Formats: sequence, C-alpha cells, structure tokens
Amino acid sequence: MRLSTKAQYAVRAMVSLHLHGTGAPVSLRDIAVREEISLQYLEQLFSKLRRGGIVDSVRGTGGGYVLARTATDIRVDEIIDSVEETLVPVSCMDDSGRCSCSEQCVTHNVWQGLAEGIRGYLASYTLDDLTRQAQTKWSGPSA
Amino acid sequence: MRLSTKAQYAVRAMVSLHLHGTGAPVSLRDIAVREEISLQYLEQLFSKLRRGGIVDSVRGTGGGYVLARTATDIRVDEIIDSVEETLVPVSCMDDSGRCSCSEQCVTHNVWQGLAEGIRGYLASYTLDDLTRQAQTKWSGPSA
DNA sequence: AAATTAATTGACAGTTTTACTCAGGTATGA
DNA sequence: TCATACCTGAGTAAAACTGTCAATTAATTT
Ligand code: FES
Ligand code: FES
Repeated sequence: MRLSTKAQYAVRAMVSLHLHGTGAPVSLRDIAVREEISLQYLEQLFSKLRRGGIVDSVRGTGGGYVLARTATDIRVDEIIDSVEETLVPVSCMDDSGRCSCSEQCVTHNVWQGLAEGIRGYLASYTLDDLTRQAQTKWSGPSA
Repeated sequence: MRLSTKAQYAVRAMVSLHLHGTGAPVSLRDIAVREEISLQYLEQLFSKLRRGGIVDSVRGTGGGYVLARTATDIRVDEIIDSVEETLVPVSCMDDSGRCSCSEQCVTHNVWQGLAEGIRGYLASYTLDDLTRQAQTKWSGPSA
C-alpha cells in the first residue's frame, strides 16, 4: 500500500513553495531545481493543485505560484486529493465510506475504519505544521 | 493509495477459512467456490500464508489448511505482511520507520506517523474480531 | 499397490497503472 | 517584441498487478 510518488512530490513541492516564498510568486523552475523534480512533471502537478484550489497562479515574467490560502488552512489530505490520489484503501468503497456490499461483507468494517483513520490523520496535518517542523529541524534540536 | 486485491483476498479467504472450519482442514477448493476466487490464485496466496506462519497445511485426501494459531491471536496486519504487501506508504522508509533521509527531510514525520497509524490500526484487529462481526451481521441486527 | 485428492512450486502472460517526457500554446511584464 | 513562465493534452517506456498453466510431491482411500 504505497502512496504514489506523485502525491509525495506534491507535498514536498508545496512545502518548498511555502518555505521559500516571501509573498512574491515562486516559479516552478526554482522548485524544480531545489527539489530535483522535473519541471514538466511539476507543471502537471501544479495544474491540478490550482484546480484543487490549493494554489493560485501568476503568469508572465516574475510569475509563478502562491498559496491560495494561508498555510495553517491547507491540510495535507487536500493536497493529495488535488493530485487525484485516492486515500480509500479498497476500490469498492467511495470517499464517504459507502460500498456496493451494503455493509454485508465481513471486511467492510476494517476497511472503512482504516479509510477513516488515514483520512483523519492526514487532515490533522497542515502545510504550516510541516514547514515549522522543517525550520526547527534545520535550526537545531530546539524542539 | 490502494491495498492490492491480493491483500484483500487474503483477508477474506482467512475469514472464510475460520468461519467454515470445524477443526478439520478446509480445502482451497471450498474457499474458492465460496469466495469466488480462482483456485490457482488461492494456492499462491496460501503458500505465502503458510510460510508466514498463519496457517498449517495438511496434504492428501481430506487435507487442506487449518489456522496455525487461535483466531484471537492472528492479527490482520500479519495476514497482509504474509502475502508481502507493505504497509509503509513511502518506499524510502523501512518497516521500523527508519529512512535514508536520517529524519532531515521535511515530510519524514508525516509519513512515519501515517505508517504507525496504519500498522497500529490493523494490528488491533484480529481474525476473530472479523468473524464475530460477520456472524452477528448474518444473524440480524442484534448488535 | 493403485488411484485419488490436494498441497506445492515456478514460470509466464495479459492488463493496468505509474511516472514521466514532448510538443506545442497562451498570458504577462520589461 | 522578446523573454518569461504558466498551461494543456498526448504519448510512451517501465513497472506492478492479477491471474493462469503445467508439473510435482505427499498423503489417504480403495
Ligand atoms: S464489498 Fe467493499 S467493503 Fe464490502
Ligand atoms: S526521505 Fe523518506 S521520509 Fe525523508
């Protein structure tokens, strides 16, 4: 049960965007260099992040991307949703935990509980949580 | 982030084995018919479940498989481990949560926490929990 | 002993998903 | 008008997944 690299890259890229952003737009080229992700792959990712309402784009010279909301208001599960990776561990179940089996199958409860656990955990993490950890980490063992 | 059908089938097959077992070995043919899983695919799965110490095999006429331990002592995470599906959501991290990044990467904590959550949840479920739910379910809404 | 049942093994192929790349186009600021 | 940077959709190679096939070994029943 692996998260796709797409989802992992999306989270890393968002951290990078927030961490190195001074309010001015950050270009994908910068992120690509810093995180060693191909520029063209990033374009694909950010196109979805924009449609997901996570970031806003600024075109033209000096353009790039900025957060669409404050970092304390962007949850990790939203980022993953935006790049279209499901967080439900079984294909028979939709996002709200409903399943074709009408709860009659023996394994329904495990999978539903697992789905809720994963969703809940990732929803408790904000982009700001991630970046603050990064900063305290780089400034030494102050935490 | 999907669990493979291999893992899902393994869990279902184990429930079937326990639920319809009277102590005597249950043949894969029975499980195959009941759960509508191909016999040959089941063979592949149970070969791994045996190596994982979850079931014991009995060869010859009247043979089949039996639980290697009591159902209250078989955890769902063990079943999934046996069929060789990882429960760690990122490839850079091993089962004990150690990672090549030496905890310096910004996303380490999220993934490690997620891994622990998934493992912990599935370890709290035993095979017996699953089958008891199935029985109360089939006997009506008594729960 | 012979026949039958059933586990056991390893190889193999079809399909799907992933993880990208490529080739263009469009909007903006200098 | 030129450089920058976002934007889009198509295409592709590799990997993973899902399952099948063939052949063997071991135990039991007749
Ligand atoms: S068939 Fe999906 S949980 Fe029951
Ligand atoms: S590189 Fe794996 S969590 Fe840091």
